[in-house]
Amino acid sequence: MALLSKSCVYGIRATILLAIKGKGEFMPIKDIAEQLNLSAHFLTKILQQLTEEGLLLSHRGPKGGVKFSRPAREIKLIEVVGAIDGLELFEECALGLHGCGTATPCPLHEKWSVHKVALRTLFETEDLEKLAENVKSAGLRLRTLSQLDIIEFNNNK
Amino acid sequence: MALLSKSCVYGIRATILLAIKGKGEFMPIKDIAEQLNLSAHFLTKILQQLTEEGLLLSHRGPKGGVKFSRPAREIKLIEVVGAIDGLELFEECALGLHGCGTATPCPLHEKWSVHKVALRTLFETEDLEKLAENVKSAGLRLRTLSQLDIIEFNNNK
DNA sequence: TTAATTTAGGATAAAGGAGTCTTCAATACT
DNA sequence: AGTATTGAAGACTCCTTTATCCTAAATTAA
Repeated sequence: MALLSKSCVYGIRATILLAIKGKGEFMPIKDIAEQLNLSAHFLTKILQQLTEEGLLLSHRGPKGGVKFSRPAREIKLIEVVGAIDGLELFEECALGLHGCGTATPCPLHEKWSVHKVALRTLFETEDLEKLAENVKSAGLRLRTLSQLDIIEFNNNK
Repeated sequence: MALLSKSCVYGIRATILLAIKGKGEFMPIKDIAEQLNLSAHFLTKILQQLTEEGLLLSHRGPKGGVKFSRPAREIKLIEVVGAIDGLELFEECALGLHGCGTATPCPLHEKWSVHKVALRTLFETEDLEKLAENVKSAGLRLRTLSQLDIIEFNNNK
């Protein structure tokens, strides 16, 4: 099991790229998909969820695409995750026991709660602008590809 | 997304129950399944994985069932998770980027690494005997059911 | 107005997760 | 020997995830 679904990590990668390259303009999903080496059709469906949640604005036709509805600085990672995967990860019992809590805890409740809060805080603290700056300043990665490809990507970012 | 698959949480609940009630004897999977309100067939498949991994011993026929191959104290939660879900959760990049690491990190690498290690340590530290003791001493839950059902379960544990 | 561009939305399909059911093999007990 | 019990193993179903592809609708620009 992964922490996040594929759709979710695609959504995160796409929004970070948008924060890096968007510059307030609508950016075509096809361009985002190409730069991240993802299926444009699939990414379109994922970003539609972010549009429906109000994180993105979309515009059809030439000069169309998607852009943030608010400054990237104000969009926290947890909003992207919540729109795609939901908040179950940050809210539910590790043993999947409905109703687990301080009143009727599962045997892992106390320990897992601590990590759950810490994890939630991480996702509530990181925003898309900050992550974009990380990528820009340190040349960090957004793609799974060969080393050469990473270099090429960093050069024309 | 949940932290662990359903199979995995069923496996964890079952092994904790086994640690509570097993007493060194083979315990029929059907009994475990009934007490946890799970499908016996499905639980059989899950526990087979633990048998294949060497965590459990199984025995067919009357007086058969499953029991631990080692003292429950020595079986860490991460072994159960590893046998069912694999260790991806404790090893992989949060953004699903293959090869993410200190050399070629993703924008979340530094932060997620810390949590990943902490989470791994939790699962490496908790053992089945300890979790069983938690349940026994504090009357904690292993089932998702009505309040009445919880009481009934605790009374004849 | 026409053509090109771009998101929206639906149909379809492959793969895996979750769960059920049936049969087979091993074992204990009479 | 025969029977009941129990895990092992496979077939099968249902649902969700992860896609792919096609068409429709909106929009821009010539």
